[in-house]
Amino acid sequence: MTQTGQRHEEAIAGVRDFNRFYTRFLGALNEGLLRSPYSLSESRILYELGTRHSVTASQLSAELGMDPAYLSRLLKKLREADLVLASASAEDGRATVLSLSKPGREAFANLDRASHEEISNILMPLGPDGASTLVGAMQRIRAALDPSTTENPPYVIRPHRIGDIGIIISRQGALYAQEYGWDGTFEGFVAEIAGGFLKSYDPKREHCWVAERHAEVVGSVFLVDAGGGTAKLRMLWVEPSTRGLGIGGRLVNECIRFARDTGYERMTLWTNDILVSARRIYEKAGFRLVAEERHHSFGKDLVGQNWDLEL
Amino acid sequence: MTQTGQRHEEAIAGVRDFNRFYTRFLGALNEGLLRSPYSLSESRILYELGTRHSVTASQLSAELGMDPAYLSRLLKKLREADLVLASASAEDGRATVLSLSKPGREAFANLDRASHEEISNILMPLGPDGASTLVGAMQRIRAALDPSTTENPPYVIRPHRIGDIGIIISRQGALYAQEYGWDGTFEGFVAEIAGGFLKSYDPKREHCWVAERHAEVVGSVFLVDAGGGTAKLRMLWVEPSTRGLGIGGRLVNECIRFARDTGYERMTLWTNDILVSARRIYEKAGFRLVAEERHHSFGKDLVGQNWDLEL
DNA sequence: GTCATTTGATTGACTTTGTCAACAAACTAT
DNA sequence: ATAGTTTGTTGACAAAGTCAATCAAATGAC
Repeated sequence: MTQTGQRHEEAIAGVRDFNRFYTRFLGALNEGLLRSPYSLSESRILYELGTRHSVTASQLSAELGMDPAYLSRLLKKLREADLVLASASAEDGRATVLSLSKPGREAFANLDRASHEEISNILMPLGPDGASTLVGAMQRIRAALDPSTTENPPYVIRPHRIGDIGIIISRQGALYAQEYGWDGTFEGFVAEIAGGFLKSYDPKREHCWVAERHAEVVGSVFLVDAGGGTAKLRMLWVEPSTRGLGIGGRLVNECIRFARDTGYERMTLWTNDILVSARRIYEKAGFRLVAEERHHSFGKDLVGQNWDLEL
Repeated sequence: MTQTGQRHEEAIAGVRDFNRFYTRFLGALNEGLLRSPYSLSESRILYELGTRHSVTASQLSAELGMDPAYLSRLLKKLREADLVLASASAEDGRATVLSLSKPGREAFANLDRASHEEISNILMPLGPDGASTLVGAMQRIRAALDPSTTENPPYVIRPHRIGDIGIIISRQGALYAQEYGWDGTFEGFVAEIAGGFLKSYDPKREHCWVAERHAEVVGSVFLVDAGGGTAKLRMLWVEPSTRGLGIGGRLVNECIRFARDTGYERMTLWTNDILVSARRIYEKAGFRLVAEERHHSFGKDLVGQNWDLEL
């Protein structure tokens, strides 16, 4: 078998394994829900009605993947229990618009609270970090299996936290090795600079921003004081898998804004000519190329560039 | 609301969202399975019997979370269809040992193949990388929700590769912050040392070892030349979740062996008295405490220690 | 050894859940 | 106007699952 074939087989086994595991997990969760007086299907209906504004029976049936006949009977039962209100639709005489009555909303709130609490109890022992890795992993699964719903995936730009810097070093080292063949000294170079930054940066005049998506660090940039009213932008990096979302531009803009607010008069940065996508970001932000020089670093012959921006 | 409270709420919402999504996803998968002549429950029984060697009805009922009465009826049906064989248990006269007959194994193979193909079709469009991120995310979820299944998988000690150093920095920074409350300068300290090492280490006389488990870096140590025939062991670290496997001892032993082979006359290391588990490893390896001094670093008052070992 | 208790498997009697076909009323397209 | 859809409903069933009772074998206390 080919090596990719091998990996494919392992992936299939992994997914099947997870599916069996998660089937049991969801089963256990639903058992908790069964302590409520409503059946699973009824709960799902209540949930759907509780979170959407107005739905018709046919929409419900489509969205819950439920048989219309069965749904009709369940709705009848819920109407008789005064939990659900049905009114004829204005646009379509056949359709009935469904909504929750006051006691229905109460029932929904109870269900919602119970479910919320159940999940909360599961997350508690994981701690905040464990919980966010968990949720990040879930988002990644969803993004993989259902690309349509996550077309506009959110990311946040935030200040760095403990542990971020190492990730930034690792990813940059691996990335430039893979894309441009730079050797291990590049990772060392980044580590030394970033380490020096951490040890002695001035929070009022210097800063590191991190882009995070799905609980993963996917980009970063540093702004340091170069003296003489000049701020230096360093080590801009965006994970290739997230390119095209404008993360690089956002990071650079954060830098510029911070530099302006802090009172710097100009910004400067050093990069290499082969980093084309970074170059475009700098141009767009208003930077001008002011000097180039050849150098040999990280096992390659490179052309370094200095870019400036008057603030 | 507090900031952690906020994050907790978001995590809960994320998990609930994922659960709704995955319920639908699993439902869709099971529909594919329903094209087989067996019901979902029957399929689950066949699957369980097909993958395990011998099971009793009560074990099955416990593992599948199925009512014994219902299971009994399903088994009767499967026995009548000649798919399942039942024989009295040798140890327990009440229990019946279940297994698949020849046609039963065939039926299982068909089910298995169908499920395999279904997953394969889902993974295909993701490509090998997409598939392995997916499976990785699933494993992380499982590890978070079901820590018991963490068996005792082997680890390997190997030289560092590009990207490892950043991970080492990140994990150490996060770990010492969490366990001892050290501030961000510690991550910077580690980054600077590790970065300097990468930039200019002599591969013949200096080395970094990494412990890897589950394709994850879980420990590391550096050995550097301190001059005058002395080798310095630096930054020993083992991920707490893997403690007790002897990884720390293995790493230190690698260092000692390398130092001997390289012709160093003695080894030295610097650590802090609060790192008790590291201290035990050094003692066991033959190191002697030679000096202690108080210092203020990483936001804490600490007691530094020097340990020596004659080779 | 005996006797009460527990455990494994089964059965009868039942409820809940879900499916299928048929149908009327309302809508759409021509 | 009319043929064809769509929406919601009902009857008739089938499948899935539950609960209490039962029996036989095993276990534990004495």
